[in-house]
Amino acid sequence: MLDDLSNRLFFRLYQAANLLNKVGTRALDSEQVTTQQWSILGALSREAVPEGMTVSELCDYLMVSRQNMTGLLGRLEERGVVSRSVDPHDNRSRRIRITDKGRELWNVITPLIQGFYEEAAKDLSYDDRISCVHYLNRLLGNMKEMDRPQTGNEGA
Amino acid sequence: MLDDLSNRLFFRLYQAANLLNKVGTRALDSEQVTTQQWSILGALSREAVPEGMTVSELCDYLMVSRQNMTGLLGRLEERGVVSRSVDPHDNRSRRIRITDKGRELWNVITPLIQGFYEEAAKDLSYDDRISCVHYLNRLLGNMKEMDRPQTGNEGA
DNA sequence: TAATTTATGTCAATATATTGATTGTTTTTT
DNA sequence: AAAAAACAATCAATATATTGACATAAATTA
Repeated sequence: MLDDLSNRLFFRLYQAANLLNKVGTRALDSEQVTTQQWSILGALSREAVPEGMTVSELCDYLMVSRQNMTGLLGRLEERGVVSRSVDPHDNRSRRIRITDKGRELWNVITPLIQGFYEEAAKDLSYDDRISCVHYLNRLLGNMKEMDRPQTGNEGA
Repeated sequence: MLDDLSNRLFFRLYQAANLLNKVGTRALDSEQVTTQQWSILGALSREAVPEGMTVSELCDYLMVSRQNMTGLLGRLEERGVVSRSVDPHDNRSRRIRITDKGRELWNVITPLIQGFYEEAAKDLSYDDRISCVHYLNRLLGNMKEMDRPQTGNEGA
């Protein structure tokens, strides 16, 4: 028998995830940008990374697989909003940067994203949001531990 | 400029969603069942629906599109764990039921799911879980409203 | 230095998820 | 009853996401 409360918790998380992608992507429909693409542009447009990021760094940051990132970056590069170049310090790595065109796009979608945030979290106070982030962090931390066997890192 | 707290909130939700699918599916790797498939089996195995559910009912319940559900059900039917039959009251509808084989599978994966729940939410108290569900419900409700234009239901 | 291991990224195959278009079936309108 | 509208499910095309297999480059070991 399944614990009802836990089941509801993860079921809600599952549903919220589905809706976030659906409604979020629709909010940026006019610019043909998905939530995944916006998360990448957001990561690359940060002042903390003026030299861009490697594929691996992006994967760690956004918690998606390298293989998935390859495809996402391919579509974004084809569109001309990010660029790939070999890292001068490590020929294995590729430095991913946001282009001028990408920065223009980011400036266009930022207010749309902000509007989505405000509507989707409209009845959550500042403290509510803090609490919610806190709970998600705990779930996230636990699942991250489960992602790799914590006894050593070379796996079974 | 994006509101930092809101951005973190939805970013965490986005990451938690990614990890839920990844780690959850891995927890049921031995039975080759994904989180999506387990959500369908869970819905169909409830005592509240002894006659199964229609595709549309499943979509409303799990908040995914009909087109997606068609594919999911196709794979589950091929595997023999659910059955499709024409609804006697409405020839347009299909009644989806869990089969005996599906129920066996459900009994096998239930403890695995329970184990996943316990580990992923291990440091959340009963009250924590209640609060977390509450916040997710609010976000979910808002996004559901955004999903369809709330001024009437025939859309633009 | 040479061989092994590790790290980085990509390609291929499969499952999930969306929107748009299509086929039947039922309901509503006339 | 006939025509029009709405509804249920599926098919096709595309984006996302995973694991597994692979090629190349760097770091480690011998």
